Parts: sequence; structure tokens; C-alpha cells
Amino acid sequence: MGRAPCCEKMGMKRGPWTPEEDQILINYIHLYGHSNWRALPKQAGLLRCGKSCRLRWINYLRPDIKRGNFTPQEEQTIINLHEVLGNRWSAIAAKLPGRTDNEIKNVWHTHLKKRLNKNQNNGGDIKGLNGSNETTHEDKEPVMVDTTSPQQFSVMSDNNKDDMISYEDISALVDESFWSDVVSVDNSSNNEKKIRGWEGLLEQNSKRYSYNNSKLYNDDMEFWFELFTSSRRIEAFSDIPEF
DNA sequence: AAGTATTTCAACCGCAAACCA
DNA sequence: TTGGTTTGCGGTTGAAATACT
Repeated sequence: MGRAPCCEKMGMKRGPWTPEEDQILINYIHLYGHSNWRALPKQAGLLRCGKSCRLRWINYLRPDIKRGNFTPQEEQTIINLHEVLGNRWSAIAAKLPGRTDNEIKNVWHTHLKKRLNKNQNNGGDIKGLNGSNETTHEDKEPVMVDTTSPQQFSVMSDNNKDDMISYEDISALVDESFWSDVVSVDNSSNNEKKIRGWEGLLEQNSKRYSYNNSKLYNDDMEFWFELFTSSRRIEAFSDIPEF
């Protein structure tokens, strides 16, 4: 077989973590942080390699981990982002607060990929992840952003969740026509108008809402990326093959 | 009830990038 | 600039749980 695993080679413990080990790791990180993963297990008194500790913390023990099943909105977000980013799980995870790259990767391989393949075989598109793929009208319709979706997308820095605003918040700022009009690349002057209108609305409402407006301008590429990927399919991306 | 197949998901591995002396 | 070390990422594995016969 292949070469011996590094942990075993060093006499380190492998396999599932016990509650006691979890507690030791949690206590240590709460007290001292995790500035050096390699040194951490030795200092904490764990017979694990640093890599294993890091993984356990990142994927399971972190206090901000959101546990439980993925919502249909989260699943849809993963699919949208996967269309754009491919297998860049950590990048996808960065857009889903509380979810880890490992978890997203697992969900993709166990649920979403299969479901998309099934839908493809049935001649359907990527909609209908709630188990409802019976929609008949959207095959030829230009895709619009669904403002009724409670999908949460964030305009935030990775390390400041307080900056987060929800999709509903964004929706509340925008009049109906913004969303119902299809954004397409070959209509750029119209889009510019819409974007200016959007910015104006944001500015008008910046006092009313608590998010940091300047963040939107500083990270505007990120912002528009978020906006685009929140839609199931934008015409500009129509050349991307569907699953 | 028992045996087998399939699915799920936590954990591991190896590689590459980032960091530092 | 270089070489060693650490960290982060994506792919893969395998034990446990669940479904099926």
C-alpha cells in the first residue's frame, strides 16, 4: 500500500475524536488560541497531529458552526456558486456563514450532484431542489432573480458577521422593476441606469439600515459577484453548461 | 431476523501556497 | 534567493448508519 500516514508514524492517535479530546481542544483554544497548530497538540496534551486538531476545530468544534441539514436556499446557493467557482469549496464556504468546505463538499457529492444529474436526465434544469421539479414554464424564459426567495446572501467581510445583511434586506431596498427586468450584457446602458438607481437607493437607505455602506463600494466586485450568483442563471452566464 | 448493498460524513492524505529566517 | 516549516485546500477513504432483499 501507500506510504505510512504521518500521524501513525509519529505514534499519534487517529480516527474519530472522543468527547474528552474535543473538550481538551476547546478548552485549550479558548485559553490560548491557535496560533501554531503544529505545536498545539503537544501543548494541550493531545496525542493528535496538528493537522488533525485543526481539521477537528474548523469542521466541528468552532462555535460558529451551523449544524443540521442544509436548507433548500443554501443548496441552491451552493449550486449557483459551483457553476461559477467549480470545486473551490473553501470559496463557496466563505459565502455560506457557518458552513464548512468539507460539509459543502460532502453535500455536493452525496446530494446535489446526484440530484442535478437526475434532473438533467429528466430534461429538467437546476431548479426544483426542494423536490419540486415540476415547473414547466421556465425552460425558455429568461431567468430573473427571485425576490421571494429567502436566500441569504451576505455583503460582509469574512471576519465581521455584523456587516451581514440578508437577501430580504437587499430586496427591501429595491423596487420591483429592478428585479423583474432581465440584466443582460448587451444592454449595458440600461444596466448602468439600473445600477445607478440601485446605488442611489442604497445611499438613501444607508441611514436606515445598519450595514456598512462603504463596504459595498470597497468590495464592489465581490458585491456584484454575490448579486449575480444569487440568481439561478443569468443570461451572461448562459454559455456555462448546465448539469 | 439476518445478510448484503448503499449512503453518509468525519477524518485523513498529499500537494501547493504562504510564511519566515 | 533559498530552503525549511506551517497552513490551507481539494480529493479520497472507510466506518457507521440506513435501506433493501
